[in-house]
Amino acid sequence: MSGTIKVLNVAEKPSVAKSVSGILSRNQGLRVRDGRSRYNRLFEFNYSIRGQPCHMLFTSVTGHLMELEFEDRFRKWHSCDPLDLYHAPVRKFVPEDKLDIKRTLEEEARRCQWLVLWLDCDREGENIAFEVIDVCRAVNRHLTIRRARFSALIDREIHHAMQNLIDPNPWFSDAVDARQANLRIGASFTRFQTMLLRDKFVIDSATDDRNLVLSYGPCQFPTLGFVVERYWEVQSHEPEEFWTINCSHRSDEGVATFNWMRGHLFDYTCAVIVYEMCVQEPTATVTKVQHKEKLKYPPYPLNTIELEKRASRYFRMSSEHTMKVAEELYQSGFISYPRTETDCFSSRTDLHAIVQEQQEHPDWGSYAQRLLDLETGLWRNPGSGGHDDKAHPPIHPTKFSTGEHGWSQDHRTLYELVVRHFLACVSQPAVGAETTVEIDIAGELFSASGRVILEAILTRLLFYFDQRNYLDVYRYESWGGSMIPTYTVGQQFAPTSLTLDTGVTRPPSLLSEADLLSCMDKAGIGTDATMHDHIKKLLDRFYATKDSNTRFSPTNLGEALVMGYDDMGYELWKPNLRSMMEFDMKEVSVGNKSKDEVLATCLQQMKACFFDARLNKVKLLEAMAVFFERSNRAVGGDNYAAGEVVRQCDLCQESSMVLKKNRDGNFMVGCSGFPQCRNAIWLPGSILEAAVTSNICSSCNPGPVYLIQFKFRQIEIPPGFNANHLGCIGGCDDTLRQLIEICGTGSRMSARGRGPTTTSSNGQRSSNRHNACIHCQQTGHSSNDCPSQFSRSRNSQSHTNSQNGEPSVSCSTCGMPCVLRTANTANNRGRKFYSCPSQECNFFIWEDGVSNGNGGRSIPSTNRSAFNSGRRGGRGQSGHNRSHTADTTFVTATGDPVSNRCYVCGDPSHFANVCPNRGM
DNA sequence: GCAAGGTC
Repeated sequence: MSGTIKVLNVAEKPSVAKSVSGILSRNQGLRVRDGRSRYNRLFEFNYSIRGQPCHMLFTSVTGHLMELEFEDRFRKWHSCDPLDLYHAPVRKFVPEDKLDIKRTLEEEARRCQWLVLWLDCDREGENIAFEVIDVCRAVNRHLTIRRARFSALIDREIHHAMQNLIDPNPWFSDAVDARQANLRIGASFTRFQTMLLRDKFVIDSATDDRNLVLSYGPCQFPTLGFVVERYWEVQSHEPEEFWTINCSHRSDEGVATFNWMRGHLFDYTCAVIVYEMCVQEPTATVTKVQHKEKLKYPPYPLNTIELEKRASRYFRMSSEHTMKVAEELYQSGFISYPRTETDCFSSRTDLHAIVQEQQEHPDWGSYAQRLLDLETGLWRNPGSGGHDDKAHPPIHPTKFSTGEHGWSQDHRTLYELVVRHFLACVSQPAVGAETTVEIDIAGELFSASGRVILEAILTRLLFYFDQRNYLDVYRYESWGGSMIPTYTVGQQFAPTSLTLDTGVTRPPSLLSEADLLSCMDKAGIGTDATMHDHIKKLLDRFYATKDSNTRFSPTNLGEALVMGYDDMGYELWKPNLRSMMEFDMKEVSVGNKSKDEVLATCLQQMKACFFDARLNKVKLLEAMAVFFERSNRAVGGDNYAAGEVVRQCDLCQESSMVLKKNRDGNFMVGCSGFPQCRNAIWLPGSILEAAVTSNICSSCNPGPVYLIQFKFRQIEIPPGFNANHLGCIGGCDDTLRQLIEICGTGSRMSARGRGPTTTSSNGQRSSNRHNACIHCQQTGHSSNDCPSQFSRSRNSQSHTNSQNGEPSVSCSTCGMPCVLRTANTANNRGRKFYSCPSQECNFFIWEDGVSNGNGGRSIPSTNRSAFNSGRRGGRGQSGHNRSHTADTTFVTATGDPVSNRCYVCGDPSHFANVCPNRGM
């Protein structure tokens, strides 16, 4: 065909490709063939765009064509520090199950001159459009690329869109790309909290704790937050007793219950006084009778959230199940597209035709007929809920059915809801007459409301009042209220009962599924298509449970996580983060901000937040400890999770240098890129505690280099050094350098649990790991090096300072002042001793031993690591075994790389910090 | 093994 151009058209889903092809071709000469993907068929027809003859190929994708993932090096949980995920490279790729669609697009794009994008006209649709563009342009660089803008699948709109093609909008697409922050935030927090907590506690859940994933996400966590917050409100509610006066009156016409217009009083004495007044003068006088018309309006047209809420409320169906059933009804053509925000019908929708289809139904057919009969006056154009996603109409029936073979009860129930809801929408509101009666008893006012049977009103106003209208078809709702007898102003009667009743204030209810959906909708958490997924995720992750009444409670796990972050002072479990992101995405979509700018700001903030949360991880641990027993499972490989970033690695320039504590309690700062990068700084073995702070060193470059708060074992550092030290590993810190030189470092050998290895100057190693010390019975050091002896010989003065004649004794392990206690054992009853108040240290020393100058010692303990691990690397005993460090690049405390030999004496068997020749 | 968002 000369002069004919080939146009490839792509829709977001197969149904749209089919509809648009049908409309454009007017079903003339429409040919259908299969593509490589079984769901996405191809339609072919001829069409003319502004006089240009075109051969049209129409196919579809199924939502997003591409997914986002980290590059290989960052995908494994232990491959990097989670903090690295804030800047780790990510890639977009077409997953396995979408490759068939991609191949079809490539094949067809090669043969075409034009590409016309018919994706949904929202931000996601625009983003998918650019995914399609990427795939097609890669195989055909000369494609002319255009966008069709349409908001409904009706002839006029579709032809108009085809004749008025526009350019794709990169801002819309960019706004969606900015969402990659979710992956980074989600993955970093998920890895962090999973690796931090999973193995440390016995988390009682239906799954094996070892496989548990404690996920975090900007949507799922605030959803959990709503559940926990309400639960806390319920928990913290303190019932308060109140008193109220109730009055009832029975007549021939029935019973009226009058409520005290004061409501209730919390003061019993006051209530009794008022009640006594009423009882003493109990005649009731009617002071006011008011008849009012009351309208009850039908609901707005149905969108996804309303469908989910109503199915939950009326049938206790979960939102996730509702969407599954709705999807099936949609797939088989009985209802319209179920994922829509729209709750108003377009003026172009033929509402009558939809009603007509339902006329034959045995249950609601007669109502449909009444609606179409203009004389009944039942018809009313539907109201608007004010939402329009410009892509889909409200959910409505698209095909008549009295129930199909293969439908479950839930299919019937949901189809019925969609039909009845639609019929209700196009109906008049229910109209009723409500009467309010007020009475006076001894000066106190009471009132009753309800509908009255009043001859005169019935005769005069029957035409207007008490018409059920839409309630006749919408059987899920009713009028409520009761009938009350007729009263006239001035009438007097004696109450049938007049009682002083007590009650207590009640807490709010736990959130129902409908409540939860409302909270999410209001806060902008998730979309109509994903909200049910976030709710389901809470259940799948064992963060929350749902009772038979569809009420949600947090599990211990869910509550502990929220509590942990709450204790940190972060609102990570509140919807603010998501709202901020949504705001920024809007800014990108209108061109006020660039994607890169928004991403950079968001990630910078969240990275700082993550960094801070990790510094405060103890809050999470404490919160977990409230609910769960500590686990004795070996904690393996979570050092990265618990590790804290000190600076960027200056060796590989890619990963972070992280403060780590090995199983023996020794600290080091190592590259998170290990084993690819082996940059490491070994810290003094005398460190009891170390934590990275948010303070940044003002002199070390390249920055930032975060300062570390060290706490040394006083006993293991020379006099004149402070046990508490805010240090820098960037090279500026002389104190730290001196301590490393004097005390040595935590050895790698001991980190592997082999016990300390000493390296002599001639390079021969000797191990003392099997020999128990004669002083303290501990292994890990020789008797000559026993810290208890060390303590006595060197620190007796500084640790037993006399104050006011009373000796003060410090713990040899942690340095804290000891408490004087009295022994009560058979051998030593009445004998005084000092012991460390910390339960971590088992240090004790007899009082008479102090005055004798005898050093303290720790009580031998098999499960306490403070003693064993604390000593192993201490005081320059340990060295580095060459055979294990040949592939390791060491750096000194200054951060400078060290060659694999001692720079003092040149001996390759040890490093300068343990050099026996130092100072010679 | 991590998110949220499309859709089948």
